Amino acid sequence: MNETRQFHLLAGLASGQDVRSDDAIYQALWEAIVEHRLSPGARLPEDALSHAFGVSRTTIRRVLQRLALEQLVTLRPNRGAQITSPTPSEARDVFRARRLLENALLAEVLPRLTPADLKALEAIHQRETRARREHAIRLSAEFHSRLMAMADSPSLSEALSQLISRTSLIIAVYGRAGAGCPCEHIELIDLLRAGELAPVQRWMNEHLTRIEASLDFTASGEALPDFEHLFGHHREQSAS
Amino acid sequence: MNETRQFHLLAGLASGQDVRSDDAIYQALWEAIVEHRLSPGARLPEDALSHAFGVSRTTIRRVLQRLALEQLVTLRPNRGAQITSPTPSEARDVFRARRLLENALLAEVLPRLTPADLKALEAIHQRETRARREHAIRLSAEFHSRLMAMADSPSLSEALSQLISRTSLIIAVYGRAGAGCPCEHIELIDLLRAGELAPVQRWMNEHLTRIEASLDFTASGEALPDFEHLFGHHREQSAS
DNA sequence: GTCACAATGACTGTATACAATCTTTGTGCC
DNA sequence: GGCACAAAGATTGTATACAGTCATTGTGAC
Repeated sequence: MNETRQFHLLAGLASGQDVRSDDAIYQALWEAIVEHRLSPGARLPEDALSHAFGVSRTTIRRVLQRLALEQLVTLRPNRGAQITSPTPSEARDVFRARRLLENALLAEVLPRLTPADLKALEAIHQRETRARREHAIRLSAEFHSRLMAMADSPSLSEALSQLISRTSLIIAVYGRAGAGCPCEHIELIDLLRAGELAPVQRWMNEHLTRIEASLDFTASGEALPDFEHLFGHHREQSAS
Repeated sequence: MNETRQFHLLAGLASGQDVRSDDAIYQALWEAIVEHRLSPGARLPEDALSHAFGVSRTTIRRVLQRLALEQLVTLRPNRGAQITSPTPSEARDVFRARRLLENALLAEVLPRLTPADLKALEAIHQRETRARREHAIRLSAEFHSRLMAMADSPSLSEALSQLISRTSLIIAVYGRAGAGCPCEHIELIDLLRAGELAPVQRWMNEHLTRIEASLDFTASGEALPDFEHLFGHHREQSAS
């Protein structure tokens, strides 16, 4: 537990580089990002964070670097950190990578799946359906992570967990309102129980493709709000 | 080029979190690790490194954290950094993950492969056969990375590059002298040129399995040199 | 009114100082 | 001689200071 290789939070067995307060801060930021309480493009000034968490900039900096390595945060020299705003091509890459990885992992998961595993997935699904929107997003991520962790391959679980977190960012930027359907996962649980690989893989492919298809890449990922569009009518009022 | 998401060195397109001196230091350490000039278990005191590179501990610390996130370095609280010494189960995990990932990626690589790509692979192979042992190790890593980068999936290339670097650590700990056979890759190039997926995948599976099979996990990965065994005879001499 | 340019302020980049912790070495007792 | 305990040294953990850079705002000329 106090061992010290770095693991991703979703990958379970979490243990940051130290057991110090880094992890708490990392987790707080991670959840805020994944639950869309911090939107892509949002700036993360070190001073503000260090004050908020009651630690020095040194510690904040370390956490930000970790988030940057996981592509959740973007660091630009002399311009600080902000929540990553994935480009359309990055978004497509993440979905393609997920389809590849999750399909490959399902073949490993299925033979290892125990009744207890299925129970755990059902429990997450239960919470998922009950939770409010923000938490549902995080729980959906947790569902996929836990499922794939059952392949018992820490290194691939870690890689996939990062892709799953990034998916949350992608949805924050390009997702449309009526997109998320948290109730879908129950179908997968039934297919897993049946134990046939091909249908499970087909379902997963379609599941991910469906989410990707629901995205709207025409939205320009502007950093600044479009004041011209928001307050343009004030000009008319003043002019008249 | 001055954009700022974090990428792994092998994954190409390298651009550290900044374009500052971090990258040079990171690369120097990375190469020293992959080329076995720094052995697993070797300690990496911040003071010594900061002096060697002519920067402050702050910078060294950042680089070490990055290496730790990639599992090349292990950080233990209050006990500093050392080159990661993979456990046997971690080693097996890395090989399993590589088989899975590389097989999945080959299916993406093959249809995209251009004559120029094949030329690039041949060039690496040429250097591989000519190079001395240390460089051959790095070039072998580069060969796999470059090949898999042709799948045109940055996120998966990144994940795989980390697995490939870790493989180098595993070989450093558990590899036996007459194991590496750098000339094998030419076979793969021929198969790639033929363009049939199944034989390529079978070859890759066997290639990785062969390397894994050549490892000797009975060796105890001791941190300290075994002085008892090295200098035990001195005791006898003194006693007599 | 628009543009170019300068000044201001906010923030990051790096180094350094001090406190905390661990490892090693040294001492005394059994 | 072996063990427990204490002191010294070395190394890391954290905070802070100062310099450097960028973004913004303000001023003036055209």
